[in-house]
Amino acid sequence: MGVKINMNGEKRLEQARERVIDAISQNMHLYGVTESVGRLYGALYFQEGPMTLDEMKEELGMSKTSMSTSVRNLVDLKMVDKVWRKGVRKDLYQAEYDWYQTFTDFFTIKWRAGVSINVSAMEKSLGELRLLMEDEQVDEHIKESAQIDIQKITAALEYYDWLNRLVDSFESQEIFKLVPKKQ
Amino acid sequence: MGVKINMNGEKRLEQARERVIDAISQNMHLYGVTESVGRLYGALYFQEGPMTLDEMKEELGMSKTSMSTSVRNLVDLKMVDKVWRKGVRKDLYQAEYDWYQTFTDFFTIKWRAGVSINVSAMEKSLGELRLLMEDEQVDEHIKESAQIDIQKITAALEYYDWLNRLVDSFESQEIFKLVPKKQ
DNA sequence: AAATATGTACAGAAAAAACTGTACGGAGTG
DNA sequence: CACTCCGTACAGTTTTTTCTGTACATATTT
Repeated sequence: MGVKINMNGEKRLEQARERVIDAISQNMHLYGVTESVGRLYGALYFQEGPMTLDEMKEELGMSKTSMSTSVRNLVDLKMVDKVWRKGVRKDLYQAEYDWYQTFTDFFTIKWRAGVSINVSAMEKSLGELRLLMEDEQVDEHIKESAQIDIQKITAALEYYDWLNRLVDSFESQEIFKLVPKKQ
Repeated sequence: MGVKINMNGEKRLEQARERVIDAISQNMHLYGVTESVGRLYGALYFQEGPMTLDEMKEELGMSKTSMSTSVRNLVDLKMVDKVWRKGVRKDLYQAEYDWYQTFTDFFTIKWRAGVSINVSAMEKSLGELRLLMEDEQVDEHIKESAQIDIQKITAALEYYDWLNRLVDSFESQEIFKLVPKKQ
């Protein structure tokens, strides 16, 4: 019995998909998303039509609990939508196919969160440092350091303002004026 | 003995810094950088002048080995530079203060890496799928699936081309035309 | 050349994160 | 209402990552 020269078409299709799914999940991993979650997104991306938790579990060979938390993760990132089908009782999930949108949502969510954490901390500290500057009991060379810190924080706040405006340009799609979708 | 009403200026300064450092490291954590590495960056950011590994170790209360790997991490991300001072034998490291630049470098590094992983995987799979389409021995309904995959991958490649051009606009500073540094 | 500093590779320990199975609440069905 | 089905909270296990201490290679000083 000779070796089968022409691999079965189904297997070839499967392999081609698998390679891309691996790359996608590796890529998402760079952005702080678990590899499993990335693979799940990949599976949903190539799936024709939405999937149930049980199908995901089957497809990835993982527990249903994991599928539940992973898919919730993806929904939070707006990379996957919960969809509804008449007569289907189970929850159905479908990949978001528009990667421009996905990109925008992903970074909007991440960056806005980051900005908000930092800005509030910095404003609070900035207030304290200004008070310190006005306090006559505080040592002069401490004030010098505080003054330097104030400048650093002020510069950082300017940067965060910029980042916020950058996110705005993503959300408003203005970014596509500068960098259009098709070359 | 009453409670000390006016906290010592040094301590107040320290606290104001600490809060900001925490926020910075939390923020960096969102981008997949360890919290320790984030704190190290924060320490370097507020430090006046560059630091040695031993000073970092002292400041963060961690092992020198950790400082060595963490700071290398930051250097790779171009968030910290190794600097040289006449007469100083130890390696000196200094935070990059320009956050616009830091942002640009960070995402350029990450995104270019991601794009490259994905594009090569997708091109390879695309080639295989096209071969599969031309193969007469392959079942018709497999071909239908392959055709759909080809479309999905093609769309994804277009997106990656866009992402590459977006990174270009960061590197060339053109992004600042659309979203200027100061409002 | 010997002695002293300095940074990092590496292996093992500690900590954190991911994953699973069970249990349970709530929604839908008969 | 009883029964079934579905998704997820939670505790415990497994896996991965981070951190440390020792050992060593390289560079500098004596």
